[in-house]
Parts: sequence; C-alpha cells; structure tokens
Amino acid sequence: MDTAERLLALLGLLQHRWHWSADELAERLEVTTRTVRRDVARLRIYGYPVEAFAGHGGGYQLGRGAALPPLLLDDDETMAVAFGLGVVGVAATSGVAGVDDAAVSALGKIEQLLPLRLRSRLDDLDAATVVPFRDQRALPDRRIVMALAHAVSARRVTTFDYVDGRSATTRREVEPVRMVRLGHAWYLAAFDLGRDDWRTFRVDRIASIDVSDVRSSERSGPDPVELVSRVAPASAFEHRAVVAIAATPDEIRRLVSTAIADLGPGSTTGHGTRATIGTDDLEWLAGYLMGLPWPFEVLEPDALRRRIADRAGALAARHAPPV
Amino acid sequence: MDTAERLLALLGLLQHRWHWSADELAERLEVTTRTVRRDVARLRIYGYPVEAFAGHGGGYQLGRGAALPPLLLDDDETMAVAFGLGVVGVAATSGVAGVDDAAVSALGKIEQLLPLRLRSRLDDLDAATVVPFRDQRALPDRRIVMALAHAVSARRVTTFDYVDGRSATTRREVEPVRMVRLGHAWYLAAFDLGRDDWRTFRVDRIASIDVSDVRSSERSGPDPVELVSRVAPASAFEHRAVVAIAATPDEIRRLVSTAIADLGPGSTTGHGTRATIGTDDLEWLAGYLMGLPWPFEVLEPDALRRRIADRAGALAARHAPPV
DNA sequence: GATTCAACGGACTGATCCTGTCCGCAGAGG
DNA sequence: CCTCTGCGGACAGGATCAGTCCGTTGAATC
Repeated sequence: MDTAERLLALLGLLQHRWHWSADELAERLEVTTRTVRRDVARLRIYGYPVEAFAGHGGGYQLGRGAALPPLLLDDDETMAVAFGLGVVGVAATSGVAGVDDAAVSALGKIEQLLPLRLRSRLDDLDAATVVPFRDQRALPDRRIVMALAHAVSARRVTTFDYVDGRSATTRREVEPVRMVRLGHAWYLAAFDLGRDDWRTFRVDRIASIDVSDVRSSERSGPDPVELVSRVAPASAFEHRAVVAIAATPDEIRRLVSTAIADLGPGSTTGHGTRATIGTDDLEWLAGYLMGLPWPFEVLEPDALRRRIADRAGALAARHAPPV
Repeated sequence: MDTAERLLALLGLLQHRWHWSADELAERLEVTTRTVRRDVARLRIYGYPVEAFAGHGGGYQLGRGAALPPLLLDDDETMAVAFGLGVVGVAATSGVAGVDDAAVSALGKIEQLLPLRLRSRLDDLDAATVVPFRDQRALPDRRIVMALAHAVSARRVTTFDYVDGRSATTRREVEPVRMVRLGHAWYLAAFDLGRDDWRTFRVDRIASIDVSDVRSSERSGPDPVELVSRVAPASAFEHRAVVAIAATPDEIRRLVSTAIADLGPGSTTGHGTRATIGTDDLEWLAGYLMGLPWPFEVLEPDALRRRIADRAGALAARHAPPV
C-alpha cells in the first residue's frame, strides 16, 4: 500500500469509527506509529482537521474543517443518501430554490458512480416504498431522473418513449443538455436527433429510458432555461385549481412546498389566502387539501368542488354520532 | 502539491465535471500530462474505474466500480444530502428497516464533519421548510437527531432538557450510547450521570441540547435495544387510534409508512383493513387520515371520531352545490 | 502529586518513488 | 488518410518516504 492509498484509507478509517489510537491505525495500515503520525500531519496540511487526544484513552478523531472531506460511505449509508436525494429532488419536499437542483445534480453524480450491485438494491427500495402523499402522476420516477441527470452530465445520446400532450407515444433519440425545474415539474432540454431540432420534454412523461455509450456531439444551442420556459406552458398540467385557504401565506408556506402551490402576489383576501395549484390528478389534490390543517374552499374547478363535497359528505355521514 | 494531495484533487475534479482531457487536468494540477496518466493509472489500481476515450474530444471520466469512491460534494450538494437524510431518517418516509438507521448514522457522520458555515445554512433551510404532513409533535427536530447521532458516535457527555410523561421538565446530563427506533419514535439509550443509572429518552421530548467536549467514560451496560424495548411502552404515545380503512394492507403499505401505522396480523376484515396508529396530536391525525385516498372509519377514540365528523361536516357544508 | 499512557516531533539513513523528458504505438473521428 | 489524444516503456536525477531512536508534553488515573 503506497502513501496516497494509505492516506485515503486513513480518511476512511477516521470517518468509519469515532476514535482510533495510533497503534490501532498503525496495525490496520501496516505501518509504524511514526508513519501514522506523519500521515495525520499530512492530512492536516491538506486541510482536514484531525483532532488528537493524549493520555489514557487518547487517540485521533476527525473534526469539522473549512470544507467537507471526501465522504466515504458504506453500502447502507449510500442507500440512505441516494434514497434521501430522491425524496428531496424528485418528490420536491423542499420547495427551496436551489436545493432541488443540487439534489438532482448530486443524484446524477451518484448515478454515475453507483456500483451495479447497489443499483439493484436501490431499485428494490423504490419498489418497496412510496413517499406519502406525493402526486403519483406529476412526479417522475426517481430512476428516470437519475438516468437523465447522468445522461446530461456525461453527455450521452439517450433514447426514450415520450407521451405528448395528446397521449401519443413516440420513441425519441436525443442529446440531453440540461434539466430544469419549472413550477411543479421537471423538464428536460435536449436536441432531438429525429426531429433535428431543440425540444423540451416533461420528465414525468418519459419512460423506457436507455442511456447509450455514444457521447453527444458539440452543439451550441439556445439557453436551456429559456427554452423550457418558452415551451413549457404548452405542456402544462391538465387541471388548474384555485383554493381559498383560511391561513396566512407564511403559515401555508411552512407546510406546503412552493413546488406544489403558487400563492402569488396580492393573494391574501378577507377569507384567507388564494392558492393556485396545478395537477393532473384531481383525486390526489382532493386528498391533499383535506389533509391540510386549515379550513378551505375550492373556488374552481367545479369537478374538484364536487369531489370534496362527496368525500367530506361520506366521511361526515359515516362518523355521525349514533342517534 | 504532493502526490497524495494531487490524487485527491484528481478524484474531485473527475467527480466535478463529466469529462476532462489530460491537458486540462495537467494544467489544473500543475504537472505534465505524463504525470496525469500515471495518476490515473494509480487510481485504477486503487479500484476507481477511470474510463478513457481517445481521439477527438477524448478524455477521462469516472465510471462505476466495485465500491463508491470517496464522494466529494460541493456546498450545495452537501446541503441537499444532509437535508435529504434528515427527511428520510427523521421524518421516517422510508419505513424500510435499516434505511432509517443508516440515514441517521450518515447524519451523525456529516454532523461531525460539517463545516460551521454550512451548519448555519442547514439550520436556515430547516426553518424555511417543513416536510408536508409530518407529525410535528411525534417527530424530533433534525438538529436534535444530528446532535445526538454525533454525540453517540463521538461518545460525548451531553446535557439536555427532557420532558417526561408527566410534562415535568428536567435537565439531564448523560453519556449517550445508541439511538434506537421503536415503532413510531426514536429513543436514546444513555447513562444518566445525575441518576447514576441507565435511562432511555424519547428523542422528540429532548430540547436545548448541548454536546460537550468531555468524552464518555468506558462503561459496560445493558444492550441498548433491549433497554429501550423494555422501558419504551411506559412512555408511549398519548393517544392510540384504531381505524378501519377500505383498502388492502398492501395498498396501504404502499402509501403509509410502517413507522406510522401498525397494520398488525389478521387485521383484514370485511370492512377493509384495521390499522393502529399512535400519536400525540389528534388534530394532525385527523388531517392525515382525511388526506388518504380511501374511505375509512374511525373506531376509536371518540374524540378523533368527533373531530373527523366536524371537519368533514364543515367542508361538506361549504362545498355544497348552490340551491 | 506521582505514575502511566499516548501523542508529538526532531534527527538520521538508506531505500524508494516520483517527475519530467523523449519516444513510438494504438484507437477514434473527421 | 490525417490528426488528435490517450498509452506506456525507458531513463536519470532528485525529492520524499519509512523506520528507528529518543526526549518532551499533555491527560487521565490512582
């Protein structure tokens, strides 16, 4: 084991356990304690703060520094990180600008590096769990997002089935450029090789994805963000609901992701806050609203209004006190 | 820059961008391309699969190997990872045994390494967001969980305020040993220095935590898991609700975390599935149930039944079609 | 306060390895 | 077919590294 590898191993050991003595480290790394001390000194020079304690029960410990050291994760921790990133980036639980993007970019990074044996475990995990209350239709599959994030960063020609606004399915071959979150949904900006032009795709309408080994050609195109915001309204959500909620915008924002509801400016009225929500699935939205801790009234559409009335009526009838 | 540091930097560069040419790397690392090639070869010897492409537009790229290489995350990605782990471990969105534990253990690892400037950003992020529908009372603060996970792994004497079952608040000084998830809640197994005995604490009842620099003394004690499962029932949830849901157990499990509801064996009846749910907050549970996509009936307690009737009645009245 | 444990770091030596230079080879794209 | 780019052997000089030895310092325990 040479110097560099030993330093990497040392970083790993220090992250794996809270506390090591020089003797333990020396034994693990198969060197003398003098060398361990020198390696520790070197890590400190590189900027990783290794704390040392003398005396009985003394030893080494990694502390917080100026930057996060390279994270060495074991299999289970890798699963947890990948799963967590999927929840944040894909299910949009944060609603804070930037975090979702960072989550997806980190997902792409992991997708590129994830050993195959862990990939299948991650897929099993997905099959076994569903994030409560996520809009099953409008939110894309985490595997699709990961594959696309990877395709974008590795610049690979990618093929997939796409369902357009008129429910027509076509097989597309594209060169992905960038993923953009706009409002409630993720979009992919890409050069469509079949159409020989720039196109945007709603990620939740992509299926059967296949990332090839062929690298995209150099290509200068329009700004992906602009491309998406120009085209996206045409492929917006099927339904647009307006709801008056008996709570202040701040209260709502604390509980409802901005990726779900648009509170808009000047939305506060005498009856509370007016929220606009886009969705493809009214049934889901009905449940979502009923789960909120505030009274509300659906202003439009009527279909949603009726659905709320039905469900609430049925519940009320079933739970009425015995006469 | 010496060899080992350059290798670490090289790993970082390869993760940061999809694709680098030898010249670019050589310039960045301030060495000749020959040395870059040698460094790449060394990384491959260590087990990190660096892929190379010759010809026009050729270059280097990190591929998937046997194990995840040390992850070098930038600030934003670190935020996303920490936030995602918090969602999974703390808000219990997975419900799969092991993943929550791994998430909390990874959180502890990050807590130990997280630069201070990022810590405050993470706290801001927490303040700005709330995971929709999480049980505000029964689920602990992510910061508390992180601090405890760190205190456990670093074995630090820790003090905090604890609210016991009779709402009495006491300041405790403990040596934390392990965090255990049992049913719906996280528990901390620790040696209470004030009481001079082993105690368990519900993590969501811990506040004002302070992890000291003093390391715990060596101490052989009972098995933490056993300790928690022996004592925990005494500090269980305030309310226990039984609900009949018009869905199969499999359907329910797909949407509801097992950390929330216990479906129990033989729970399927003619009217659907009988679920047992523990909570401290009936109002929250009412909303949670109303958000589910299936009809249901509350069997007990009556207080919850009345609450459902009230809320559903009000909603139905408000959404009744105009006469 | 004495004792012990464990990290610290200087000095020295011989062996190792590392880097830059030079070069011909091989695979990919245009 | 030509060019671009990565590959890897050979070589020489010099930098670095590991082990050994040892006195010092700081903590914890008795």
